[in-house]
Amino acid sequence: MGAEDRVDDIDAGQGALTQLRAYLAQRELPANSRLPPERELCETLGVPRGALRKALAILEGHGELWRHVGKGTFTGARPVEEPFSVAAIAGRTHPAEVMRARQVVEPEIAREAALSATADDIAEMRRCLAGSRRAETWRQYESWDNRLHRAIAVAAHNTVLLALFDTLNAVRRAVVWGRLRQQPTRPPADHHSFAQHDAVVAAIEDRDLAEAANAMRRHLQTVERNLLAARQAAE
Amino acid sequence: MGAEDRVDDIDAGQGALTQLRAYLAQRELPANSRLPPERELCETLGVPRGALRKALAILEGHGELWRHVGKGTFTGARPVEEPFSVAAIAGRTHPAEVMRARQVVEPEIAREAALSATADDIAEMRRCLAGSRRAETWRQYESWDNRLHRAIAVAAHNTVLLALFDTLNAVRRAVVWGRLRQQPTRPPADHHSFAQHDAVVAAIEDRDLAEAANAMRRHLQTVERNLLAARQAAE
DNA sequence: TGACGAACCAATTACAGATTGGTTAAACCA
DNA sequence: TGGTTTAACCAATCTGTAATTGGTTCGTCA
Repeated sequence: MGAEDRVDDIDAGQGALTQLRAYLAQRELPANSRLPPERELCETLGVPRGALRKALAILEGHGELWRHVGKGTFTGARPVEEPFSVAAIAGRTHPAEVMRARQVVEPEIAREAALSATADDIAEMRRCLAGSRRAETWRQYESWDNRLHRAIAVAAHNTVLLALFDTLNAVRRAVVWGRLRQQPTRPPADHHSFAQHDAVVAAIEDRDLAEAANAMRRHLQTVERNLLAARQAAE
Repeated sequence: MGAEDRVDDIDAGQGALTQLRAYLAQRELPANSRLPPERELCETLGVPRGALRKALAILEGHGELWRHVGKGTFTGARPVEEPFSVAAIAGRTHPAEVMRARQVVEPEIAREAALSATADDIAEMRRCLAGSRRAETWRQYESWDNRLHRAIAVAAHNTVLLALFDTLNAVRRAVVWGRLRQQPTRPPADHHSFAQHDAVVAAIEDRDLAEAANAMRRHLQTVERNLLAARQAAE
């Protein structure tokens, strides 16, 4: 009996690897499926744990599976890690960078919206334009402003772009958090954004891709200028 | 004694709100601090829970505090929610959308890189170009390709843009996961991407903003075409 | 010396119980 | 009758304990 246990002594070094390969080949496991814990598997294969671990390490180095303490061993490639928490981004940036990122991304989203917007999308934009003009406080105005910019991102009809926009927006809100307008005054009737918003929506409705992007770019440049002016005025 | 409990009967409607306001004003709580659970607080203030809830709802509507089941009631504005997990995005999209999003975002990032790249940034890009030409497998080639595109995003010198790029990249990898090239063949010497990558980096080095964006756009259009062709060939 | 086995470590999961905001319905009072 | 209060219940969340799991160390033995 004791001799039987040792019958595959000769391939103790590489034997575990071939046994493991055979085990995996036989099961034909789909990607990302979990295989038994080391202690169980080494008993199933009849190999010592150390040898099994070496074999697993080889397959892991080869990218055929991945392991994690407390989780287990899984087939396929290691899943993507996510260091993209909004708070983490917000902690490493500053308002000027966020503003610049908006100027890079949002005009192109507006261009895409001009290509893909439906009548419903444009109706929502018009609702936001009207709402922002009716706003009686800056807080209400900013709410409508946010809703308009997001409506444009929605109109691009691209899940990924919308997710990127939402991320950017969340970062923006986290970064400029403390700087919320406190004045109870309402936006003046000739507030610069009204006409600029109108121009963006009109270009989208006209399917004028270049003008949609340019109008959005002009708008965001004005917003940036006003932001800097407000900061200087506060000092 | 019974009469004492009812001494503030007269303002039962708005009384809870004023009592709550007084409670908050007295404590002078810092932002984002948790206040006692409803059941405890209503006993402290001597008001019924329903009235306290109305008062809390008013303050919540006013943006002075926020609540969540199982968590509690907190002062300040509600923290940003994060529905931006890469897996969640990947689950709601498809390769065509991801490719489109790349065409919208990456050319503008290249434009920004042309404006902000340092000599070190460009040296890294050249390393990637050389590496991709040396690649002996498609896996190695794609690794260099990824590194080049990320080097361009880094060269934009904008934390937020880089985070957006990384997010987009993670989504891309999650979406096209199964479609990894299996051929052990190496990329041909006249692979279309070599010249196109060269053009992008050259434009960045020349500080030619428009050409950097255009070259990147042409490159991604070719990538998309090849992706579709590969798919048709596989059918 | 080198492999084996056991014990131990730290990260993670699983699960039960308590907590908490939200809801509903019956009891109660005016 | 109409509104308020109370109690019970619901679902989401937190907390803390026990079990699981990959990784490590150390003594044993051939």
